[in-house]
Amino acid sequence: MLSYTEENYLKAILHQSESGEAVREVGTNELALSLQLKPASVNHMLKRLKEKKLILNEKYGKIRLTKRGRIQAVGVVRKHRLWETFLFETLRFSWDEVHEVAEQLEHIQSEKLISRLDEFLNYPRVDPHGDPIPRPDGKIPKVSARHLSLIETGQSGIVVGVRDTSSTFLQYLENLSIRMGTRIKVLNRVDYDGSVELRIGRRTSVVVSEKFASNVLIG
Amino acid sequence: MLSYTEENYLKAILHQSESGEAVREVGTNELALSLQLKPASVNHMLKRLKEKKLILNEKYGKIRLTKRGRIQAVGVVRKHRLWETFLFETLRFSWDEVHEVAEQLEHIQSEKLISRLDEFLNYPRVDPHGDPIPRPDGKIPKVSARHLSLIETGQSGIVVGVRDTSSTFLQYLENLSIRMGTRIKVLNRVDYDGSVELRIGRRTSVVVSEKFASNVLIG
DNA sequence: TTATTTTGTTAGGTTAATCTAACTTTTTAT
DNA sequence: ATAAAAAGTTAGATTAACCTAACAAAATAA
Ligand SMILES: [Mn+2]
Ligand SMILES: [Mn+2]
Ligand SMILES: [Mn+2]
Ligand SMILES: [Mn+2]
Repeated sequence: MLSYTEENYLKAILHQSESGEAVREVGTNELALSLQLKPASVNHMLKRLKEKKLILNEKYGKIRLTKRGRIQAVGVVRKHRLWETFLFETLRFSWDEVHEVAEQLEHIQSEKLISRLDEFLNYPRVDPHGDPIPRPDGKIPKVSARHLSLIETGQSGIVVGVRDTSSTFLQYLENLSIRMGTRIKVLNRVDYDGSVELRIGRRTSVVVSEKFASNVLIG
Repeated sequence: MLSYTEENYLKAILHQSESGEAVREVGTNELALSLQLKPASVNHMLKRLKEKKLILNEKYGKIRLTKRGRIQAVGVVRKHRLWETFLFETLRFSWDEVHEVAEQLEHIQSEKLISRLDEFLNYPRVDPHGDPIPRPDGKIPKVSARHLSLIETGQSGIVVGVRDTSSTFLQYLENLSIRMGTRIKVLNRVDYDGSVELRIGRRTSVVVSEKFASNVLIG
């Protein structure tokens, strides 16, 4: 059985190595940054994870999850996203509140709890941020979606997710009345810096940065 | 903010000191036994709890919760019992499965989570074992109930709780088809050892020990 | 290709929470 | 009133997870 801490490391490795499209290799410093720890601490833990055959890592080399490690990590992500869905759907938490609590709940150890929760929620495919919820067998459903920053001028679509879960971002969305299912049309794009002008629902237009647009998923 | 471990100690002190009717004082060894730890470990932690003004304890003396300590302990019990109710009512866990998982869930830190859970469950007054769920202000509703072992011969009543939450006990209940709300009539009592003959629901009679009977609450 | 920067490792410490073994104080029984 | 038993304490170790500071290797730039 893995400790709370080990689970957090594995999840961080998974997220770093599978963020974006391709499968990247992860380094000690990078991991330390994402876990808000010092490289020395991470280095120490990596040894333990290697001994437990959860990761592959040669001295001065990059980190990869073993099959076993990936299964564990995906399991934590599954729990995290199911709990987020529960908090959002059942307990009516707002979009930007679910993550912090799910960060704790994801470590509860009970197979039955998770399978019953999944059943209770009616086997959701995505969490409140639009991220896919891994199945019990570890398969992660494909969620087809494009970044808002890549939608052509004049086209529109429905918000199906976000790529940033920080509360500043989510609160900004809230202020703009953008949520899951909101229809957005790209009215215009500024070549200079990639800013885009949007119509949100049927409201008047707003301009947002490319950074912002690249964190909104349209499906 | 208290650690997982500190919360478990406070809860154990609360349970030991307020088990049964009167308010008893608790000792180091007793506490060690109930937490499945060694007295030396408990002794060490008691110092920290005292420093944090959560308990009162003089050298070689007994342990009592301070006001602050009791509030914390009751808070943990509230969370434990709300989660047990959730597992039982919402996720259809069985009577004897809820405790173990609630033991973990009780440590999740989020005021909002608990108040929303309470609301979702429609403000239950008792948990699946018939134990009262403390209110947010720390008040514990009185649940009027008598031990089955004290019911007079010929009388009957409804099961409203249990005093033992071990899984051997709860599984025995399950086997006897005794659950919350079951009607039980005391048909006969053996003077020699306090064993009682019961009719459970409208089924034929069974004989149970006094020990067993003293752990079933009739209201 | 050498110097600089970035990345990763090692050594040595700290804190929380546990343990065993030895000791002291208090309580209970004779 | 003493001896034995029970209850509680202390000392010293261990383990997981973190830290800082110093160092070594690898990657990058001049
Ligand atoms: Mn976490
Ligand atoms: Mn999410
Ligand atoms: Mn617990
Ligand atoms: Mn209970």
